[in-house]
Amino acid sequence: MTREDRGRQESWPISALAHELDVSTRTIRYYEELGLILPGRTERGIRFYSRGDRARLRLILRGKRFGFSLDQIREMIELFAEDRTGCMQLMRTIEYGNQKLAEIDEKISELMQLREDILVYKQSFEQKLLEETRRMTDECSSSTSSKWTEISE
Amino acid sequence: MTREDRGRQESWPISALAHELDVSTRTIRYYEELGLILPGRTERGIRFYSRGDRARLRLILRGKRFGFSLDQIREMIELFAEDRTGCMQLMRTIEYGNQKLAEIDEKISELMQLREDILVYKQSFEQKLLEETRRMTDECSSSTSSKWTEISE
DNA sequence: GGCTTAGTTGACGTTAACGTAAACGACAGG
DNA sequence: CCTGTCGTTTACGTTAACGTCAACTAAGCC
Repeated sequence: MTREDRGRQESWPISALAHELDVSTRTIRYYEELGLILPGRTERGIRFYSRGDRARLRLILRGKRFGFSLDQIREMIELFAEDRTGCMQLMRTIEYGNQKLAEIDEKISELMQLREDILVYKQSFEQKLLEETRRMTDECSSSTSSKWTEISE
Repeated sequence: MTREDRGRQESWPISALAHELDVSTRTIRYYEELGLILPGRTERGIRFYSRGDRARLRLILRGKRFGFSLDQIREMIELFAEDRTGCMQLMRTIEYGNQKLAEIDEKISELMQLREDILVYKQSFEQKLLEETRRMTDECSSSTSSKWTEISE
C-alpha cells in the first residue's frame, strides 16, 4: 500500500488487457463485480492490471472454456489466493487442490472418450466413402446400410 | 414405420432415461424441442427411447460438460446423423469430423495446462506447509513471503 | 475553448438452458 | 367412483453471463 507505483512495476490499462485476451472490458469489470479480480487503481479511480492480475484473468478464461462456472472458478481462486497461514488451513487447501486435480483428470478422460466417439463416427463415414467410390468404379450396386444407432454402446 | 414394436426391441420411457442419466424430464423434452433427439411415440403420443436415442442423449450430455453449446452439439449430431450419400457430402462430413477432433485435442491440451497450473499452486502450498511445520519444531521464525503473483507467467 | 477518446458507474436489455406451474388424459388400486 | 401417479402440452419464470446505453469525468490535441 505504501509505494505501489515504482515505474519498474509494469501494468496495463483495461483496454490493453481486453484486447490481448480477446474479451470485452465489460466482461473484465463484471469479473471484478464478482470478486474474481481486484486490480489496482490510480488515485483517480482508474484500473490498472499487474502481470499477476493478467495471469489470474487468463486462468479464469481458461477455466471458463470448459464447464466451470464463474462461481466455481471463484471458489478455486479464493482458496489459492488467500494468505493462509494456519497449518490446518494449508492442509485443507492442499486437499482441495487434490480434489480439483481429480476433477480435471475426470474431465480429461471424458474428453478423450468424446474424441473416441467422434473418431468412430468419422471412420464409419470414411468406410461409406470407400464403398461409394468402389461402387462408382465397379458400376455394381450392393446396398449396405450401416445404421448409426449401433455406435458406442 | 411399419412394424416398430416387436417386443425384442428394447425401449425406455422418459422417466427411466431421466433417472439413469440424471437429468430432468424437462431437459430431455427441451432437447427434443431443439431437434436434438426424436424419440418414438406410441399411438397415444407417449415418448419411448431406443438404445440409439439413449446413446445420443449421452453424447449430448457429455458434450455439454465442456464448453459446447447445444447449438454446436446440434451441429455435430446433424452432420453425423443425416443419411449423406453424395461423395462430396461424405468428404465434407469427414472434414468436419477432423476439425472437431482438432478442437477437442486443443481442449485436452488446455485442460492439461490448467492441471499443471493448479499443480504448481498446490505445490507452493505444500512448500509453505513444510516450512510451517519446520518452524514449529525449530521455534525459529524466518519470514518467507512467496508472492503468488509470480506463478505461471 | 471545443472535439475526441478512454475511462468510470449505473441501469436496463438479452440469450441460453432450463425450472415451475397449470390444465389435461390414461390407467391402476382400493 | 375417487385418488394418485405418470405422461402430455403450453406458458411463463429464472439465472448466469454478459451486451448496451446513458451520463459523467479527465486527458490529449489543434
